[in-house]
Amino acid sequence: MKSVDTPTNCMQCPLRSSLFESLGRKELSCVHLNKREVVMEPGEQLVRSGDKITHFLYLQSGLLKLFTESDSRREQIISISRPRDFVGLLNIFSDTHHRYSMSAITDVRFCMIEVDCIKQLVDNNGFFARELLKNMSIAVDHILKDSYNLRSLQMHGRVAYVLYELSTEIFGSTGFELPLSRKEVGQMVGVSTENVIRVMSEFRQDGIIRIEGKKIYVLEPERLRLLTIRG
Amino acid sequence: MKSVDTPTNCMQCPLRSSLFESLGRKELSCVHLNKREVVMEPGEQLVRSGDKITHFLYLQSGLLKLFTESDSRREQIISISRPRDFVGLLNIFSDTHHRYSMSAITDVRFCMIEVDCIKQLVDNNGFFARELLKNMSIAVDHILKDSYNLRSLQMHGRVAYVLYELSTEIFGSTGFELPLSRKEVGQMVGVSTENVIRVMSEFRQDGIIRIEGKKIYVLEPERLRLLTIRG
DNA sequence: TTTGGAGTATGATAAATATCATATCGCTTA
DNA sequence: TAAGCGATATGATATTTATCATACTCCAAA
Repeated sequence: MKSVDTPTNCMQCPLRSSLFESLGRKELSCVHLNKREVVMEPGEQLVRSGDKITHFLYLQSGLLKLFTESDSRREQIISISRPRDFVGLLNIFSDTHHRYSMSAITDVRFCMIEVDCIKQLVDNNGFFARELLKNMSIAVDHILKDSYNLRSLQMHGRVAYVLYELSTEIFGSTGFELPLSRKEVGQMVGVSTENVIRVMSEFRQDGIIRIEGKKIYVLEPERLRLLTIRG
Repeated sequence: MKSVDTPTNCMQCPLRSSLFESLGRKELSCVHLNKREVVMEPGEQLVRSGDKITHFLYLQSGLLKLFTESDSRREQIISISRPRDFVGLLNIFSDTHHRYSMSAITDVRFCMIEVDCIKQLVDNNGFFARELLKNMSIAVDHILKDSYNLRSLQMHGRVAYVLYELSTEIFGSTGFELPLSRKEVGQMVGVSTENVIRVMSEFRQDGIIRIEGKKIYVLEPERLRLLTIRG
């Protein structure tokens, strides 16, 4: 983890979340003064479950994974955070310590705002609070939707689900560099590494995707989509 | 659904949530004037997914289930709401329509407070907003914890998990009346009805539980607990 | 009282998936 | 350059679980 030399001015941050629209000049400058801006490399871990929650994280660029690590064999990935997400927002108001671990999947850049600063904003600015509730609500919806969609699918559908979401929601393109290993895909959807590999090979043989090293090209998005709903 | 004849006065409600501690006399009386108090019988459905969200629900007594009903064969139970829970809190700030359906499992009694009233409280009272965030956070934690614990277990562990949670968290007793059918237990944890029955029979044969009609007695809580962590 | 249906129960079988074994590829490090 | 390691790949086998079939029980409606 490395602090950025020339941090962005929050007042004119191009990535500024709608969350901060409700803040006045004074409040925003408080955020600006209480934040750090940081970059990390792929694989670096920024939070270990059990760590004290000190900062509120706003992801500017790159991808992070939230995961459990009770047992390395059974590591499970809870969700992937994307640019403009508030990472780990879910439990900063109910816990003092992080419940999940976080690692950088790609190069990432994010802001760290002190939790107390955020809590003060909530207390003093109802509109901000409501935006935060909304934001949290959306994050939860997303995790629950994935969780319950996946539960009704078997392995082909599950692997298809990951590939389809990466293509449509994360990268917005039929061709992209797979940021996850086969093992990590398996940890996201509850399928063994070998079977993730097998299923991806089948998709390749069936002409649904093309695999070139780390690059994935979705050749038949519609077939992939159908797999995510019918299994 | 039947309105209660003599609704409780919010100002002296014995079940009043900590959420409302931060409200002044005036705000609380606003809640009181904008609420209905309602009872329902087991099996009655109070929300169908897709319905407009009009009220904020506070469960006074009984149990409710939140579930998806895309396909009756694949109905999944998301969570069980308990007394003092804010039911369906998760998406009232991000959606205009309910995402999940809700039914009464037992006889239930709850308050319905207009959503606009709650939103106003959030806007005007930062402490209330923060309590709400905390409440929501806890609800989410619970759902996620269950979801990810269950995923690492296979069927014996999953069934044990439900029985153990009912015993320790919902009823706080080793003997209780099972409020769910075997089918519903299966829909909670992703196991077929037949296998739920089979596993419960095995637990009975192994002396872990005793089954007397709808009554379940947990004879060996520790063995049940071990099953929920080691599978 | 009978009857039908849903819930519970148990065995047999089929399907899905994990696990084990082995091989290859690409990359880093000695 | 070689050695070693982790990721990918594929086949064979074992395990887990769903599904199908068949009873039995209990309760509510005819």
